[in-house]
Amino acid sequence: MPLAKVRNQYHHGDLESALISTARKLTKRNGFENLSLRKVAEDIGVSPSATYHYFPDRDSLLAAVGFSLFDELADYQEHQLAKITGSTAKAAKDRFRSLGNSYFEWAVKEPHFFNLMFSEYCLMDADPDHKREDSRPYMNLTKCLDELVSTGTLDERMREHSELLSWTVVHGATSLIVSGHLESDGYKKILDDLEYALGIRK
Amino acid sequence: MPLAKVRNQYHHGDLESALISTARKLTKRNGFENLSLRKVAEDIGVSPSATYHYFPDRDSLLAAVGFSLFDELADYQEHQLAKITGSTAKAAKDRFRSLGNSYFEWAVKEPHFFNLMFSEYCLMDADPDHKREDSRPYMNLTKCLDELVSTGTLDERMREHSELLSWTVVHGATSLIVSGHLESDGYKKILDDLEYALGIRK
DNA sequence: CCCTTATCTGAACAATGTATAGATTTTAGA
DNA sequence: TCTAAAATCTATACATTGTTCAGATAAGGG
Repeated sequence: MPLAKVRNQYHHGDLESALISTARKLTKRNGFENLSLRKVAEDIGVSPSATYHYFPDRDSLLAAVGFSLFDELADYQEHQLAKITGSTAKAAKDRFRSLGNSYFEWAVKEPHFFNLMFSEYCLMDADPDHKREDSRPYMNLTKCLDELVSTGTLDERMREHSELLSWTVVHGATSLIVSGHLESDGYKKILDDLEYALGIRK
Repeated sequence: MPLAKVRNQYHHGDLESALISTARKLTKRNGFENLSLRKVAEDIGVSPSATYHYFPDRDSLLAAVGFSLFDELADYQEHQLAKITGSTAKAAKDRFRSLGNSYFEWAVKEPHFFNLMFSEYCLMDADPDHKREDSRPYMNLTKCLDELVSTGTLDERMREHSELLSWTVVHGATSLIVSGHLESDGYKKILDDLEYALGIRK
């Protein structure tokens, strides 16, 4: 059984994944607003209309690319988190900070990806397979907050208030900075402010 | 002196403001991503190329529309704020809540406007005339926080942490809800969480 | 009244998403 | 293995878009 069929004169062999990976490449470079179906097809060496056998339109190709990016973000976050070991209060605090930082860093590194993920193309409720609470980035947050509580760093009564708050602060600040509506150097202070308000003292 | 010149066969009379208001109308209806220069011109009854005498391209027309919207948002906020009078602690608390609510309500009422305002077309730092700190919505926030402090509702030490925090929470939550990435009924809880974390008790 | 300047039109161009008909290859059944 | 059906891809076409540019039309100043 051939893992990847060879490119024939006529049949590509694995056009669907080629479409996604090429769309990913061009989105990374030029942003999803400027992604051209024809350029994707041309880059692969296939006619424009060939794409319509795998995606009904440009939007659903962008959706396929976008939804796959949540795992890339989570991978980056977990790679950063793994650098901090131990179950002390300090380790839990460091992980919380790392989580907020990695979200921001990844978005700054891949602004076009970040924009696509939170665009109209990647609506969670449109696809029941994707729910925010079940997404790995959000699960990383809840786990991190639980660790803060169990190490006595975060007040138990604050726990229920901290989840959506942290999520919206980190996402809101990141989003504003990536889009150019907030100075980039303000991010550290915002994380400081958040920890201060949550009662996580240094 | 004629306030508004009458439309001639050939010369429109006040094409620049007609362009802005028509672009505003179509953006409100279809979103800025779908704003067509040609449709704007057609709606006014002018040729497509006429627009290029007032705006070098589609982007700068969108920018003109977008920047004007910050005042509309502020107008709405201040209209809501004006309903709450007095300088008691309760009044200050109510105004803070009203400020967060009005931001959200306006965005939900005009999602396409909200998206345009925080798009790449309306970058504050691109135009030195527009700075976030000087924008009326942000000034409403700082004033409101100062009132909370002066009525003893917000701890003085928390004041410096509350500004960017409130801003990013309210904007982040609003942005996520408007774009469909967060359930709409989560907003009230987020404001509750914010007040709790800031130490503003009921 | 003429001539300069501002304003607008008409036609054109390249790029885009997408639909449809038909060509080519693969695959399954006899 | 042969053949018919299904899967896959191409060619062509169409409407729409932003934008450019040469030229037409009107307004205003001397």
